[in-house]
Amino acid sequence: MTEESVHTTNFIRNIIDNDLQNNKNNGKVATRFPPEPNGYLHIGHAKSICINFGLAKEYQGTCNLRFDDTNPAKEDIEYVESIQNDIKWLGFEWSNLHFASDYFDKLYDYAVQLVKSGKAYVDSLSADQIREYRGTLKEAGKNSPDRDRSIEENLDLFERMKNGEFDEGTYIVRAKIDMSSPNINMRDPAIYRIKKAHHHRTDYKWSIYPMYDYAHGVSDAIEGITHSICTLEFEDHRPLYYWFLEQLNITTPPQQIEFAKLKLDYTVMSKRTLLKLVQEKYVSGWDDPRMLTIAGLRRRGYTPESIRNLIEITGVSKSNGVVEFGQLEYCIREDLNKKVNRIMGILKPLKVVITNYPEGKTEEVDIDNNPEDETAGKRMLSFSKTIYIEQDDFTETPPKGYFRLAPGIEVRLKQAYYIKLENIIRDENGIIEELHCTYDPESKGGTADGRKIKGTIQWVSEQHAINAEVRLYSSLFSKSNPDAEENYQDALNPDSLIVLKDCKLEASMKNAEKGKGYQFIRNGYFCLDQDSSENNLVFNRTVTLKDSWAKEKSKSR
RNA sequence: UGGGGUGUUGCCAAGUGGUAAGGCAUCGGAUUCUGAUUCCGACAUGCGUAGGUUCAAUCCCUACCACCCCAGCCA
Repeated sequence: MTEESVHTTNFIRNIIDNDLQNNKNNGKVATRFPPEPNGYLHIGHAKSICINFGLAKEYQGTCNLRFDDTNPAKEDIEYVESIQNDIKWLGFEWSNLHFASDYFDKLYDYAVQLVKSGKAYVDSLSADQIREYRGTLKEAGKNSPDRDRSIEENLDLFERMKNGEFDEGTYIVRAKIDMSSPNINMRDPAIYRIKKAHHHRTDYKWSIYPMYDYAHGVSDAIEGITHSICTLEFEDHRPLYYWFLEQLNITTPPQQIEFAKLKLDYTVMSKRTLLKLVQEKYVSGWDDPRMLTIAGLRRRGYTPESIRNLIEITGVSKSNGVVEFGQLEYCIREDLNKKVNRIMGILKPLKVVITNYPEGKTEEVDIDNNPEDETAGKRMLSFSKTIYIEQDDFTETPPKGYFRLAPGIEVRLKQAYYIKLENIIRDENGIIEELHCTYDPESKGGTADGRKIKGTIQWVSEQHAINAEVRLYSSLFSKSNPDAEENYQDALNPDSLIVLKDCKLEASMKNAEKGKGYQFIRNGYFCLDQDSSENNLVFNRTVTLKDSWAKEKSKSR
């Protein structure tokens, strides 16, 4: 059973199934993903990507990548590159790569056609005046004095706008629809504005640029898109989308379908806020592992599969919901659990000397790379007299139900020996420096007579260990709905990044590979960070393991 | 009565005139050399509210309520 075949249905699939049954569009499905190259893609975009590319794949159709680059003031080549990179990383391929700017000539010709047929006019009202004339949500607008300008004059002015004869803001081309429409989008919306900016693809060729509402539908039609899928806020634009295509005599227009954006609690999704986080240095960049950008998630250690799965299991609908962050964590744990090797890693080391173990002796024990994957094989681990264990795996005062190392509680060192506490060594301030333990030589490999040892803990041999820096992340925000705060800074979690400098890892981790995940046994999933170097290994914690003991403890508190 | 949407369990989400899928979370229990994983079991007499139609309504009708979106020469 493949990942794709276990989905539940949703309203878009129902629409397509129905279209196919009626042989609409000759049984073709053609979608597109239309990002504006003005920022990095985030997990919300991933939903749109999965829907559009996913549907095309499911129905043996096509999905184009089309950059909606109609506003040169905001767009940049850096973003067109990162966007392509992220889509590929997510595991999708576009059928064709397009830019709305490739259609500028056609778009202009179509606009001339609208002017010629009296469906558009050149307005000399200022932006402020246009706003006044537009009316309000409850009151109708009124016609611009220029609404009845002659076609000849409109044509002449439009031409001269194109030729760069006028300053920005002096003229604008508007569709002639209905200033009293209850739908504000139909009150003579702008279709071309003067903008004398450098465009990343057309350079300075144009001094006018089409508006989204006009360019988008026409671009869809040019590409033969059958299902134009967008988010809910464009529902009000749908009549306008069809109006343009109708005026241009496009008889089989794409169908616009709107779905609810992905929202996750404890996060922000708006590009505006993400950009602020970057600019105001609350994060290290667009790819900070705490950012829910695709780049950030990738650096954090999330896999494409886990992100695709999140989108699949949370579904597609028209109701505005908020998905719990735990759902995302479930997806990444589920994926990494079956794919990733287990290694010994100690985050907060506590030195343990095994007093009855021979001085200078080293022996090898074997361990499964991944018990969930029989093909993953085994490897050897070095054991010796002095080891590190996790500080959290020892306590002098064990609470009820505790079965880690403590006075009177014997534990198993995973794959090695049973040990029990003999002595606690402290410094002059009474702080624990190290533990003296004894081991049972009969328990090599982790088994001996019939004794029931409940606790098994990870360890690493002092002389064989390597040092590493580990970055522990938690949610960037401490408020479940940061957008509800007046100021997003008020919702920031001061402990979203904790850096541990003296972590001890098993020796094999000096060969850790970037882009690969590891389970540090009992600690969570980690990956090598790009900041890592040979002399300073740096790991990111992708996600913790589920920890029912921690839950138990917090309950009793 | 400005227009457009949405309301199904803590969260996401199918469903449809015939008596509420699934996933996450949660809670039990089993297995376990990761208090992980895995496995079993529990988890909406109820589908925003109130009426109505019907043998039968979450699904149809009416009214109401709540929430989201829209007044960029942004997308």
